[in-house]
Amino acid sequence: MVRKKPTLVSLAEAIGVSRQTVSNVLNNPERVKPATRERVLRAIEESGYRPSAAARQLRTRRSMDLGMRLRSEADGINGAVMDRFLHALTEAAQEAGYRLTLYSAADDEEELARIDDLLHAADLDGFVLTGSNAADRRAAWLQDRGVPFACFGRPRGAGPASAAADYPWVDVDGAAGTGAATRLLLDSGCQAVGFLGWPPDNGPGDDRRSGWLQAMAGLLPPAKLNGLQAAAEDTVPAGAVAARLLLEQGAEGVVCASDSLALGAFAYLRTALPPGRQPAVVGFDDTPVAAAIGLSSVSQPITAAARHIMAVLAHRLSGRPEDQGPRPQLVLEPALVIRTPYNLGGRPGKG
Amino acid sequence: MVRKKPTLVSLAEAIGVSRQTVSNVLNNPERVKPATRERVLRAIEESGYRPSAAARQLRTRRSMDLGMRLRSEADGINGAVMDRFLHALTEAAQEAGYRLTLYSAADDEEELARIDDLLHAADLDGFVLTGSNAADRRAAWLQDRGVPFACFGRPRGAGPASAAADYPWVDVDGAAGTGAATRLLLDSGCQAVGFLGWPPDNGPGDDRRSGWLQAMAGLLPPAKLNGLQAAAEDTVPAGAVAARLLLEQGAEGVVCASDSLALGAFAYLRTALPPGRQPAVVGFDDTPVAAAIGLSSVSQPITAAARHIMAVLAHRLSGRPEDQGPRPQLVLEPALVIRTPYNLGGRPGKG
DNA sequence: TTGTAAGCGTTATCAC
DNA sequence: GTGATAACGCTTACAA
Repeated sequence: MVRKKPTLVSLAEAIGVSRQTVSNVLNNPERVKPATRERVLRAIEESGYRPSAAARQLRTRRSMDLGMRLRSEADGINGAVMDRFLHALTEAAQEAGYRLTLYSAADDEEELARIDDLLHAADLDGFVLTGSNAADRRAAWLQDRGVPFACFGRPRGAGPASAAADYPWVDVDGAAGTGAATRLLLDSGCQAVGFLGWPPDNGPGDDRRSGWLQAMAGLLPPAKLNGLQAAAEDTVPAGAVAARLLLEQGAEGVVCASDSLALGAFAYLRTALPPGRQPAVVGFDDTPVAAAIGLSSVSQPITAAARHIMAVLAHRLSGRPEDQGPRPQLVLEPALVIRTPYNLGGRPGKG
Repeated sequence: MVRKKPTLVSLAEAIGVSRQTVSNVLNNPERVKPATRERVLRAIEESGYRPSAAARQLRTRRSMDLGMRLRSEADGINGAVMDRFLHALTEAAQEAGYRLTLYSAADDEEELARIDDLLHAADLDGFVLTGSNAADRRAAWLQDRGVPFACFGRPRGAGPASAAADYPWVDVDGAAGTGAATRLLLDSGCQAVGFLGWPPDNGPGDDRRSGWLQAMAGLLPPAKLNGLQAAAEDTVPAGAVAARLLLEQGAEGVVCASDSLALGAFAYLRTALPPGRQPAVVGFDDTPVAAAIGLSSVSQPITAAARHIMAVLAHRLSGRPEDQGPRPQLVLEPALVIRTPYNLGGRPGKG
């Protein structure tokens, strides 16, 4: 036998207080006498009363609902990163008492239209932006309208854009990751560590390359170093092709901008190197693939990033002074996950 | 200069009609004179008016919001499937005018608590369930309360459970997929095709195994067939180990229950087979990994599944008679994606 | 066909 | 500290 869904009123008259004594217990507990408060709380507990989000939203114009675009990254293999981010964000939002609404859009322009919709129709309280790029109109659009948001990924790009970019964002220090990866290979005996990255003018890609360059600076003559970097589109076969180039240039190890590239490089080197010599390859993003084949990889602190983004957003939404909350701009350090390649059976004739 | 957010009232008096003429235009267009309707629609367009979801929800007790749990499948490599499902569902929901809210839960029990919350507090209209298993309480719980929902995955398990399972679900015919995969290998010259699957009593796993068994039935003596099946936990190394077993039993090709297993089998066979002979392995789920290494794989029609689930749910929510809508229970056929393994550089000494 | 009135459940403002 | 009154923006009878 299920009782009818209780409301503030029905609950109030059931225990003989007025409606906003109950409301106060929920929203301004200190205004209500402890004894009464206790009684009300017990009644709430027993009745299973839940405040109506709709009514609350109508009154307060806040929905306790956050929005995020689900991008259809065709890449897939690296999509795992956004997948983990979404997970972490869902949990963080839930813990903070917010709901998370998903939307999709073909491009940034369409995303703005969707945001506009959600803002006006559903009173979303804020948004999480991902994958911001140089020519990103979204941040400016949201700032103009005073819509709370936070970005996963620091603002990139040249010129005045970065000056205006004083909005909240969290990013991962890709350079530190590739730097550590490079040192790992150097320490393990490689002299010439190459870098296998993406074509230039890609924010995160350039960032990752720079970490390698910095770690190698001074160890090899610039001319040599130059030959040790290759760029390829983010696929496994392209990674294999580029790895061949690097090998020809004398690379003894390869730091990669992604696990896709690393998988290609790894597979190529495995067959190209003399039997018994394991390829020295490090990937980026620590995707399941890397774990699957036992590939060392730079692991982004995705969960921490999501939590921080949520914290920043929640603080903003709370209306408390900006300078008292969590740092609105934060660069997190990645971790290097070191693995030994699985021996998936060994080569024939090698025991 | 941004005008203040228009409401039904402000809009109505701006064009000199009553509030619910406007309301009628939106909800019962046929009740309003074409000329007036036109005028109202234009005003809506110009003012950028959007009905308030909160007010509407408060009045109608419908939120136009659907819920789905984001599972934290630790597997990762196969998580890509749910990722694609979520994408497709987000888009389908959006097209149908619904929003999609995400939640997370540690287990089914906690999920029910979350659903209860969302139901009472936020008036969610329906839910999409995934990964239903034999001892699934969730469907019964929702049915008891008359909450609309649809399941991705058919009800499994023995006994009366299946009899009561007359709720909407969509599933993919895994057996058809492995059957096709088996025939692919048979056609390509293999005589003894083995199956590398998961431990028994796993719904989808058993389904996939049965497809292979059916395709092989009669081609080999039962005793021999029995040796050609192996079970392993869903990881790459476990797949490699099991593949070795199958090879020893004389398997010339391997159909796998997942791409993780297939990747392991592929990697093992690649080194174990004589140079020049490509491993005959087929995976399942057509994940990015399979595409990455050029592995044939069974592709589930995820997008179609999501669309159908959305259609079923939308129909239910529309209140139209059950028997006029899309089929509430549907098994979709997977497709076999045939690939040739990339030659990632060839073996040394082989040109 | 259009307008009038009531109410959905909550919070804010103000008296008591 | 507590209780009445008035919105918030919309839909749905019902009356004109």
